[in-house]
Amino acid sequence: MQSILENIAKHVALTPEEQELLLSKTITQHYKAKTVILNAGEICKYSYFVNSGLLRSFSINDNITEHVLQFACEGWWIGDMYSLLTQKPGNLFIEVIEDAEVVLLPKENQDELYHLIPKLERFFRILIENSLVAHQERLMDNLSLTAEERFEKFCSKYPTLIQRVPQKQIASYIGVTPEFFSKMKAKMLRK
Amino acid sequence: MQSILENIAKHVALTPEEQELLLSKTITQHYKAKTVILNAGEICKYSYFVNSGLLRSFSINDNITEHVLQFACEGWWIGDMYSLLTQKPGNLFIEVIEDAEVVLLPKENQDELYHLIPKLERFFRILIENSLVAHQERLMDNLSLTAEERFEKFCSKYPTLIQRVPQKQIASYIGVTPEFFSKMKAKMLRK
DNA sequence: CGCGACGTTGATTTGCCTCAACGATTGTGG
DNA sequence: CCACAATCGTTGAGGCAAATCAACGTCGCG
Repeated sequence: MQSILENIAKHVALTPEEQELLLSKTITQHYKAKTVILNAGEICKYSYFVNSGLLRSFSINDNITEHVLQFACEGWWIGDMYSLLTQKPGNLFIEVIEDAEVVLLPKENQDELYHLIPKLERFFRILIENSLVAHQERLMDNLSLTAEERFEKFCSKYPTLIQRVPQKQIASYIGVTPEFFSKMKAKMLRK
Repeated sequence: MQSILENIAKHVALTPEEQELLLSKTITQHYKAKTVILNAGEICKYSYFVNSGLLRSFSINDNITEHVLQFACEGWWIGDMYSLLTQKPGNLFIEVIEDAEVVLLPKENQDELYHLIPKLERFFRILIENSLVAHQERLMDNLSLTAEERFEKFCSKYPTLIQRVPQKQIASYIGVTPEFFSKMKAKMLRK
């Protein structure tokens, strides 16, 4: 398990006192699989860091179709960025896929920490920069690659997730229907 | 025209000395339309702020198909985030659509300024946060909306761009071929 | 003027979706 | 501990949105 302190240490070096301070501003929670920890229409009050387990964020269209924005397993951050920033109701759900231990960093504490420990402002800047690059790449992939190619890329990028995530959610992340994904997979295996 | 200082003032307050310092770290350039200021395969050395005119970033697939990632007119930032961060060759082109005045902020100066003026770290964090939210929304739109809906959203979001950008580039941003875009537009006008 | 990029339109194809039916697995209450 | 429902993945038939290919008119520009 990768702790939040180890995660932060990848980009900035905190003193023991700063580490203490940071942890004192967080809340550690345990959630069972299938728990929905954020609903669309609600205001996102926390940044979530995953200690263990697996979560996902997604939206729902026409009350039917889900679209997965992100998976987050150990060592990843997740949240509804839009709602977190604006403190307005978002349209993302966040759901637990596997029983999880999650560190919650309340937004007001995060803002406060930016002042108390400027290095954390750097840390989150870098975190978000990387996230932006990843989203830009995924956007371009959706415009230029076929479903098969996107799936192959997903496999090489997140090999561990393939066994852990229901197939229909991978299909949703890739951007195809579960039915088409099933056929596509069968076709790819035949080669 | 919105200056870089006005743009920054939207989120953080710089002293006159800090403003002076910042400007001393930038280079102002004038480019003619059709100039390619960054090629795929090159390392992106600057963040670009657009004083006037219009630019775009895009990639090319199979030596043929262009995909527009971003348009940037007065008051917008543009660059190849991936290449800028990693200082490795990127796969984005940046091209001038309309004659432009552009402020170049070299990467090493930007990193230096983060230390000299921590408020700038906050500014760029906020800038990138907003960019991330926009990219997440566009990604989800591409997964859930039809081409018509994406075009309507583009129109309401960037009304001024519609007259300024060649139609085939809007098609590319939306994620359809120029031919299909033309037919779709005609069909929408008929209503 | 003549070339090259752009936008339009039509005919055809295709990647992916929709709907529907069916086994396998899971889990839940009696 | 079983029965039943619910969810999941699979497969097939048919349909549609968008791509491809090709031809043509227009405009800006050297």
